[in-house]
Amino acid sequence: MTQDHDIFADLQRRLTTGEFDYGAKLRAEVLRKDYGCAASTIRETLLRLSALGLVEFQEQRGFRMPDYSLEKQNDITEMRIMLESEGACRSIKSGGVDWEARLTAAHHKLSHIESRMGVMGMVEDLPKLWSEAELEFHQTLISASGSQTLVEMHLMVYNRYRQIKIETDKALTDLAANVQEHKNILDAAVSGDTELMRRRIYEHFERHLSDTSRRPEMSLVG
Amino acid sequence: MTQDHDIFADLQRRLTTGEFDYGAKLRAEVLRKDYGCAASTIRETLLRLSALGLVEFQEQRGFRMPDYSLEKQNDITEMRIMLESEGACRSIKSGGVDWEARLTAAHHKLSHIESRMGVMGMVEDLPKLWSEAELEFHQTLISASGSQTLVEMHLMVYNRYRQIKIETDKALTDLAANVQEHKNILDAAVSGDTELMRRRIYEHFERHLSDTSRRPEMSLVG
DNA sequence: AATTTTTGAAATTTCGATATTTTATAGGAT
DNA sequence: ATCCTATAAAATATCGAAATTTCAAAAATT
Repeated sequence: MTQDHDIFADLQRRLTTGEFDYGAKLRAEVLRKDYGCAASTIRETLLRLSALGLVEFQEQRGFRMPDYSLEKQNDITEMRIMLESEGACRSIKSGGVDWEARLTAAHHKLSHIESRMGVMGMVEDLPKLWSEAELEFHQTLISASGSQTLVEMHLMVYNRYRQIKIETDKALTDLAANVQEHKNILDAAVSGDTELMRRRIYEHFERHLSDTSRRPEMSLVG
Repeated sequence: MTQDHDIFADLQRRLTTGEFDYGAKLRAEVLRKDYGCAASTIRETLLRLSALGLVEFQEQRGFRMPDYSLEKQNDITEMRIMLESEGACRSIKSGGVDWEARLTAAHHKLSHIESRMGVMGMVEDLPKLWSEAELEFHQTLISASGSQTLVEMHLMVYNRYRQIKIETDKALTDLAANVQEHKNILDAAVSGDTELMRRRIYEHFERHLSDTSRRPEMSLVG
């Protein structure tokens, strides 16, 4: 495994767990000390992370952690609603039993971790496990959409969402609601009702939208 | 201006004008000779282009021009329809006269170039001018959507669309239809009718979808 | 004959140093 | 005092070479 691979993974984690302040400069010369490598190796990693939107790159003025704003949070949340609704509805239409089975499995894993979190809190490597399982659930949701591009765009938006919702995620508020919402989404998938699915996805994100934000009402795939 | 900046722009052009075969390997060591720079400078540029999806990067196995497939073309086209419809409808809702004016201006430029193309063919720097004007028109269309993320995603998809539709674009077939479609989109914008806008955008792309492809029917913003 | 292992060339990644550009500060002019 | 200019320090971009990994062809094994 390449050095860059590990650094990439670790920096991605740090960028989505609040280790850097919003807007903070990310200097290759500084970060290299954390990994014992050359500054140009870090530079390359940062360039790759900026492809995901986790790092902002500007010519001749280096790299930064993106800054936070409420508008941005709304924007990213709306985009997630749009992409996941679209992807989930397409999946319902063409996914079949295989997709339902995979989604059920992903939900089972996630659900198991979420209930342990309820009991034990954010101890050990639960945050990491939860993080992986939550991503997998949402990715599985749209995985039968038949659109590679949609899946890619979703991953980018998902990462940005994680990055901008760091604070709220750390607090364990809404855990119970969250668990129920994931269950509701799974149920909608099994029911095959696309309109229900859209509602359930909207409800999952609703509380992260401020009220100036628009609500997506209709579907793209009928 | 940095060296990388120019190389970036030039390689972007080459990647969207058919200079490389689909799936062709892009070797830094080879490309560096075209620009008289070090291989690592090219590497950096390719990394940045892969952020746009114009280059595929795989760890330890370098860079490639993406391959072509009909499914991919459909996928990318559908995604453009989705993002542009959504963006244009949001723009209608919150753009106002200012947006309409900017769109009219962008259309005027594009229209002027398109009619010159009809007369003179793809001579001089007409392809470059058309390319710029067409992008600007479509970007203006969604520019009042209020969503930075949507605009960014759209740019990525737009670039990929250009890359995968190289052949058809070179041929000047459908020029007349294209001109009319842009006009129709402008009219829909001015009319303020979001459903009309969706239809017009769909019609603009319809002929680039094979019939296995799904048609987006409903709107996300009411 | 088919499969696995070795091996060397080619390609990719990493490095540390140098060149260029930006940013901050101080000095000088209006 | 405000604005412009020069200069030094810091940060970024570029380089070419060295280290590592992949790829494919030849050799060895089953």
